Amino acid sequence: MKVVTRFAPSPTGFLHIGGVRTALFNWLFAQKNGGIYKLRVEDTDLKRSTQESIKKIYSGLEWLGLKGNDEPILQSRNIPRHIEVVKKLLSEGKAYKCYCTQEELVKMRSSSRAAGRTRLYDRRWRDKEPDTEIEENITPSIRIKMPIEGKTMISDLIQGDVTVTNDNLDDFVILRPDGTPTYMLAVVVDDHDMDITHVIRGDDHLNNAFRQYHLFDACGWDIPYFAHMPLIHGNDGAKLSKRHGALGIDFYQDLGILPQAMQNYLLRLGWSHGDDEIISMEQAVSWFDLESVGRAPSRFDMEKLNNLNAYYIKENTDEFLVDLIIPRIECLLSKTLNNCMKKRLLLGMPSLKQRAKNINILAESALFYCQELPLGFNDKAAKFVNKGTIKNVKSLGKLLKKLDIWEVSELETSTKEFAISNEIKLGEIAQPLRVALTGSSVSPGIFDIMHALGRDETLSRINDFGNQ
RNA sequence: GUCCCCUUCGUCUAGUGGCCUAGGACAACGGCCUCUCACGCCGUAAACACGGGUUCGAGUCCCGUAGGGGACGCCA
Repeated sequence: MKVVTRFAPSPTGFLHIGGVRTALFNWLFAQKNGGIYKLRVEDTDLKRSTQESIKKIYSGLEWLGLKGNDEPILQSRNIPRHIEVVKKLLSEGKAYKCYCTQEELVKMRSSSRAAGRTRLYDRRWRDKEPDTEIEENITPSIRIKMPIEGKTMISDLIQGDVTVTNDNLDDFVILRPDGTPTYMLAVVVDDHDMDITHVIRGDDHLNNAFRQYHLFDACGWDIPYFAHMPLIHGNDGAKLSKRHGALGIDFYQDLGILPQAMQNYLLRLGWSHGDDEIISMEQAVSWFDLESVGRAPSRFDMEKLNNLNAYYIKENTDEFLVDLIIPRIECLLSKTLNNCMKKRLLLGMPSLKQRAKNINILAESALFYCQELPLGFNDKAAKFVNKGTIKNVKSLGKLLKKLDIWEVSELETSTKEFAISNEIKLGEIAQPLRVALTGSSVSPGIFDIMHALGRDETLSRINDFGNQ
């Protein structure tokens, strides 16, 4: 059997973390089994689906390499086919017309609920034809006949065997009075037509699986394997909502989270391979399995994502990171960077990247390499500016000016010798120098900075120290 | 309310009846390193929801209770 999985988001909002993880697991499962992963946009809710949403889904998935190889399928294109299936079901007596009004349904639901039933529709039109003129003038919806007796069991690949008594299953609507198919019908038809073998999705769909099971059956089609993965919750344990973390995936992209970090984080959220934490996509493909997906919901933890991101920042090449921060710096400084500045960034990157947990912070911490004199400084830095420190920094400058070789070790040796001969601690010259060089009291090591900045710029900055 | 699912450190998790005086990771705390901040390294604290069984033996199996989540649309 050729494995075929799919990710089927609805374009009615943003693509959030939970959706991305579902996509990731589908992709991984397909890769692992030498199968195919498909993307289907469920845009049948014409009122709520937006073009912008579709675009965001595409760009978010693309960012993480989860867009799939085939052209995405738009569910709305298949509506004629959905209707055809409904007609067939109707002609075979497996579905029927329901002439209920909205008011009737509302009443029915509240009374059923009051009576403590899960099934809310009373099947009143299951074996009935309209017999009054008023009823005949109502355009009916089409409902599917669910079995009345017995039980249904689904052998879910994550949840295990789950059984429900059929009396709890509603005869749900498959075609609206306006002739549009409902989600429940469209999913089943499309999953069949797309040859989907494994339906991997959030467990908010677990209940739907029973309904879909019988719809597949009524159509005479094979039932795919189901795998329902637990949902991701917010930091407070409640459902992921806009209030806490259910932001669009583009938010994390803008923040400067690396795709590798996001993939690794999401992979480990709900899935594990022993004690392994750092897992490349390549390894994930060979290790991934549905058996190791946990059954309990998990909470989204920004701290852990940050930690992973910091790790992958350190892993990436300096060139790659410089390319990422250039546009951000240009935006912050409202100017175009020249080659000299870009060169400083590249030289400074090894020490810069040890300190950043996301690309935005990395860009901010690199700002001083691209600023021109005079450098302003903040309150904390200002504490290191006084007559004594200015004098010290300037005399160090004179000493450094004589250096033939402008390398980290030479700079360090000279500076340390300067401290010794002036009978001060290294820190007493290092901090003021840092301020002179960066305008800040916090930065990478000063020798790395002087090296990256280059002789001329270093000496200019020292020379300018105290002139502000 | 009804149906379904879940329950190991604060968080993500390892654990498939004896290897568990419960392991790892993030976060927290302490230390080392040190020119600041980080990184790195070392260490500390921190959990089997509760109650019954089954068994020579239970985090692991069964039942119940409590708590949490999801679903109950002519939304997807």
